Amino acid sequence: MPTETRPCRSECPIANALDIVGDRWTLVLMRDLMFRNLHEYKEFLESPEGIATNILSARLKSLTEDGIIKSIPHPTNGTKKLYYLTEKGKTLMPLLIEITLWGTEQIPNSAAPPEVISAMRTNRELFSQQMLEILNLWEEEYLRATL
Amino acid sequence: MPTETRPCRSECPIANALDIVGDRWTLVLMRDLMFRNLHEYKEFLESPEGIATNILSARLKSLTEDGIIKSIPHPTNGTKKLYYLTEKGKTLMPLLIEITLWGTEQIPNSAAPPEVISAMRTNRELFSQQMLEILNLWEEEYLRATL
DNA sequence: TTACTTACTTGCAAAATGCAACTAAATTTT
DNA sequence: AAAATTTAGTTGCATTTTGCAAGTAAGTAA
Repeated sequence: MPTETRPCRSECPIANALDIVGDRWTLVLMRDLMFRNLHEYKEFLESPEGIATNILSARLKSLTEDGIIKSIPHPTNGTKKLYYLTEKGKTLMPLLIEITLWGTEQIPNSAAPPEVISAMRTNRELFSQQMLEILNLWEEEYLRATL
Repeated sequence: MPTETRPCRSECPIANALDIVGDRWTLVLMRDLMFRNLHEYKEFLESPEGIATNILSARLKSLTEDGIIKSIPHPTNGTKKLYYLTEKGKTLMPLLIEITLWGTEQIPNSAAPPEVISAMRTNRELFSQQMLEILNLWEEEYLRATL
């Protein structure tokens, strides 16, 4: 997982990608940001997987350093921060879709909204575009609601 | 990553998938099996990322337990084993394609054969099908060559 | 002013990783 | 047939990462 200075294991795009997202928690956070409209530290903590506070803190930090997410101060509550995907972070959408489909199809106890899975499977590219549009709407709504 | 008894963090397909492939090494091994036609312990060791022997051994074991790969005795050399993807393992192809494209597009020093990347990007589904066919040819060739 | 919430950090035990050395079985060389 | 080599691991050990509980500092609410 993400360390201070990344040694660069090879020029392989897969190995390089895994140095950013290759651990058990990073893509779970991406899921919360992409599909669950979560933006606050506490919300991530409350996700069913139960990430520990130190791991969450470390991941938010390294993902910020890698340009995948960014944080802004909460507009009305100075104790809070709001975390958002950057444009670079949003480019992970197709990867999240693939891993969701793989988990759903290959791991027995996996459960996800059938209509979402169905839409993903029918047309990944279309689903990705639509989800990114929804993401933009969510961002505006969330900020408006929190003002 | 893969532990003896997996506690099941949630029903989320993403979290479940990450309990199998969510570490820095598993998908590097998948790359060697899917795109580089490697089948032997020693060949994996020689990949440029430099996996340690104990990690390789542990991953081969847990991937076998998870039904992603299988091993057969080498047909002419009793000291060797040959590792192959199972049908379940081959279903990871679309995920490998996505992560390859993401790494190539988003991580500066990543390098991969441009014609491969181009073919992937043009039509992921077609590339996947063709790659799986090549995989079948490779399997036959490899076995024939080693006899 | 006191209590509470939020976003962390710290301490510590357990697990995973990385490296080097070792081993057991099969194969090749002499 | 004995010795050396190759292969696929295992073991030991230091370092790093994870996971849990507790603590903290700043801002907010009562």
